[in-house]
Amino acid sequence: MSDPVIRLLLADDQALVRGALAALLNLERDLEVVAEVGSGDEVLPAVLEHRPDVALLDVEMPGMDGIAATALVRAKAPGTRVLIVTTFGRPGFLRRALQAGAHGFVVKDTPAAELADAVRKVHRGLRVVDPQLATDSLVAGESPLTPRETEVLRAARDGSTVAAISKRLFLSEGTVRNHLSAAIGKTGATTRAEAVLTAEGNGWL
Amino acid sequence: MSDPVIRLLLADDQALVRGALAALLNLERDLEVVAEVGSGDEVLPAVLEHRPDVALLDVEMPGMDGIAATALVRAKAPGTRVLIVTTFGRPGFLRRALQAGAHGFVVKDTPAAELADAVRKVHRGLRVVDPQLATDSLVAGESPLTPRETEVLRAARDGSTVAAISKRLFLSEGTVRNHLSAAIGKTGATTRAEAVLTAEGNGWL
DNA sequence: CAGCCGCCCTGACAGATGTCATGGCACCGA
DNA sequence: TCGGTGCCATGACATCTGTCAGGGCGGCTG
Repeated sequence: MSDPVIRLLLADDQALVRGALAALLNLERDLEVVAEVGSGDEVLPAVLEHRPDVALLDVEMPGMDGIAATALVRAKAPGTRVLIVTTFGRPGFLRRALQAGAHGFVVKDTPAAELADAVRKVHRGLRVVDPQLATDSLVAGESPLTPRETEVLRAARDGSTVAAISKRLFLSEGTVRNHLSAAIGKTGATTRAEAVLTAEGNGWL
Repeated sequence: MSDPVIRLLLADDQALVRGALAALLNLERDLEVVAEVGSGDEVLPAVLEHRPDVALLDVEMPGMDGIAATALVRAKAPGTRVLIVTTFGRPGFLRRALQAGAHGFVVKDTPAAELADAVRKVHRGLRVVDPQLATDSLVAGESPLTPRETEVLRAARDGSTVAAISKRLFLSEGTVRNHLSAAIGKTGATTRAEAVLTAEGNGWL
């Protein structure tokens, strides 16, 4: 054993939740929160400065999201392991997080008592993944949408019209409609709005 | 002073957040979490059993939402004060929470250190309201949508077609279209989907 | 009570949306 | 090299959507 205390970094945009998690984890003898940040962009600088053993990252954050931050941490600070702690158990998030090099993935529905254990396991080099979510991820699979389709569907999220989307992406209206139609078909939806919802639910956007 | 210790109930659907908040609040000498629940429906029974001084309720919960739970607690257990602790600073939420009899309203962006103070203030009978949110609430104002319009717009949230909505609500398609059109106009939107987004953002649904 | 106002309901019509058939282009294996 | 495959792009056409004008009903006020 190198150091008896596991040093942690916490990243979550909600200050209250962040502070509460810090309080929870600091209760444990062998855990110590050494840094807290509120946006994805601050993660890497803080990691480089404090060199924590484990970084707990939320996925939804202002600036860079937790997945991108994970990849960056893995590349620039390989000594720090990453545990994703997120609100939404979107299947796609899990897959992308693992691909980005995350060591663990925990949703905020899990009992508070298990978090410390998850941290310890990740620190020991084990993978921690919510089992329910793992099966969902297999079921949902990778995104069936092509790059263009995702782009167009993402542009349709705010309820824009075809005309607006086509201008924003420099495409013909017919093309936009076609991509949307394809996305609707692949998501098993009937409407653009429905397609957006299921795609978001699967973490495909 | 009656009792030196303020007894608390925590209601939040995310177990991890709930447990973390409990840890945070239990650090304070004069605060004690005596009950935790994970859904709106469990709030009233737990309040009646434990008779906490202050109940901290989330708005987004399975079953009954935090606003409805607030009204119920105020009616059936007037000795318990209610502090809403929520993720989303939707202007409409604040207004509705206060109308339901909540004593305080805190968003999860606020620093963790302030939560304990908010609890103490609420316990002393003071109102605690996020100032930023209060002004937003005044700007956004009450929902301009009529009951029928809200109902139809709510039914359109999942991306249903007019035909589906009309069947679900036993209305003519023309009527549904008309209500949607009115909602679109009142929200300043151009599309049904856009109207849904802004209405949700203001807490009108 | 008459008039007015707001809400609800409905059908008709122009414009936006989703589907389909078609073609160009790059990449890959035979 | 050539056929096959997948992605992107586009226009035409049927369908759906949003707007508008209109009528019925209940409550409020002068």
